[in-house]
Amino acid sequence: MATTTTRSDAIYASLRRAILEQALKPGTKLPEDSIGETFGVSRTLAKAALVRLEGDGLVEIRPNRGAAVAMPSFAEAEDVFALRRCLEREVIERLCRRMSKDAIDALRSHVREEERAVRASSPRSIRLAGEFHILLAELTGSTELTGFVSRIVSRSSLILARFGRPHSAECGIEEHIGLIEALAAQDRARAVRIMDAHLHAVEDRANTDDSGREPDVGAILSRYLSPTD
Amino acid sequence: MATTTTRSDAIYASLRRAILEQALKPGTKLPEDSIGETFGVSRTLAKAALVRLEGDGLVEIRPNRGAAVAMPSFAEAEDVFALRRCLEREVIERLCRRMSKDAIDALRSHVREEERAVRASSPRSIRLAGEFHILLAELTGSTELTGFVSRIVSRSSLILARFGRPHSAECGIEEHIGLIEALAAQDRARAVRIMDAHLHAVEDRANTDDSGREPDVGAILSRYLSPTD
DNA sequence: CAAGCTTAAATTGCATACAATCTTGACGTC
DNA sequence: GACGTCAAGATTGTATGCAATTTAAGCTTG
Repeated sequence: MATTTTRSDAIYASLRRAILEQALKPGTKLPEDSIGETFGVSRTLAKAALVRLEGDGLVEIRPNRGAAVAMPSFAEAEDVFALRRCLEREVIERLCRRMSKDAIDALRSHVREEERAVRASSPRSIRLAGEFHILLAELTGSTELTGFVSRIVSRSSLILARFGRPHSAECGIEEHIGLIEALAAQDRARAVRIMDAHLHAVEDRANTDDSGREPDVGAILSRYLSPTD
Repeated sequence: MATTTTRSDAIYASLRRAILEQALKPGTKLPEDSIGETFGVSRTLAKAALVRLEGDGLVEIRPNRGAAVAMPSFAEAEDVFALRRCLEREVIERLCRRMSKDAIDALRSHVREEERAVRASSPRSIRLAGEFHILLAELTGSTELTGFVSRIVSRSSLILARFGRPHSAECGIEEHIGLIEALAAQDRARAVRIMDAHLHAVEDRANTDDSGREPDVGAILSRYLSPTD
C-alpha cells in the first residue's frame, strides 16, 4: 500500500508517530524547511510527507501559509467517535465469528507491551493504546477495514491530544483485557458492550476535560485578570 | 478539507474524475511528464497529485517505476464491498431517523440528473451513480462518514472499471428511486433491504463478468492458439 | 497610543537541473 | 532462433533557485 520512495516514507512515519504520541501537539506549525533540515533532506521530501499526512487528516495545509498539526473541532470529535463506534462494532462482530488461538495470543502479547510502556511512563503507551484497536481490525483479515479503523483511530488520538488531559493514556488497559476475554469466549453481546463502553469512556476523557474546549482567548485571559496567583 | 495550492488541486480533481469515469482504466500508466505537459505544469505538481491519489487508493506508485491507475485484486473487491455494505447501512439508519423534505428533493433531483446522463450515454453517468451514494452520506450531516463513504465508493468504482462490463452504469437507477421512497416513508427495514440488495447487485455486476478476472496471460493466450479466427 | 502603511524577513509555490534507476532494443554468442 | 549483455533512452528521485505570498517589525500619523 505505502509507496513513494523510502526516504519520504521515513519522514512520514516519524512525523506520524510524533503526532500520535503527542510530541507534536495540535496547532504546532510544521515548516518545510525545519522538517527537511531535521531529517537531512530538502523541502521537496518534507512537503511530500506533509501532503500525505494531510490525506490522513493529521495535518492541515493552508496554501501559502504552511502546514500545522490538525486541530479537530469539538463538533468533529463527536462525529469521529460516532463513526468509530460503528466501525469497531463491525470489527467485534467479525471477530466473534471466528477467533483463533494465535489471535488471542497476539492480543494478550500486545496488552503486555502496553502495560510495560505505561509502567515506564513512556509516550509509546499513547500510541500503543490506539494500536490495540488497529490490531483487532487486522485480525479480521480485512485490509480495507483495517485501513479505515487505522484512520479513525488516528483522528481519535489527535482529538485526545487536543481535548484530553496531557499524557493521559488513551485507553484503560483493563478494558482491553476484558475485551480479549469476551472475544475468547465468543461472547458477542458482551464484547460489543465492552467495546461501546470503552469507546464512550475514551470519548468522555475528552468531553469532561475542557482544558482547551475552545481556544476562547477571552476566557483564557480572564483567568489572568487578577494581579498574580 | 482539501488544500495544497489550487493548481495541484485541479490536476488531482481532473485525474480523479477521469479514473472514476473510466476514461483512465486500471493499469494505465501515469507518467509525471505527460501529466505535467497535459496540464501545462511541471512534474512537481503532477507528482503531488499522484501522491494524493495514491492516498485515495486510486493510484499505485512503485518507487522508480512510476504511477499507474490502481488494479484492485479480486480479493480486494470482496473486501471493499463488505465494508461498503457496513458503511452504507449506517448511512441508511441515520437517515431513517430524520429525513427532511429538502433532503428528499436533493435526492430526487440527483436521480433526474442521473437519468439525463444515462439517456445521453454520457460517461458522467458512471460517476453520478457513485455520487448518489455520497450524497446520501452527506445528508446524514456527518463529515467523517461522508469522507469514508466517498473513499469506499471510489474504490468500488475502480473495481467495476476493472471487472465490470465496459461502460456499465454502476447502479440501477430504479433501485435508487426505490430507496428514496423507502427513506421518505421512514421505512427503515425496507430501506436497508433495498440498499443491501442494491449493493449485492452492484457487486454481482463485477463477479458475473469475468472479462478480466485475472490477467492470466496463459489463459488469454490459449485462446489464440488455433490458427486464426 | 491605537491604527494604518511600508518594508524586510521568512516561507511557500513551482520549475528546472542533475543524478540514479529502470526500460528498451540492438548485438553478439551459443 | 533463444538467450544474455550492454548501451541508449526514458522516467523517476531529489536538491536547489527564483518568484510570489505571507508575516513581522518598524515607522508614521491622527
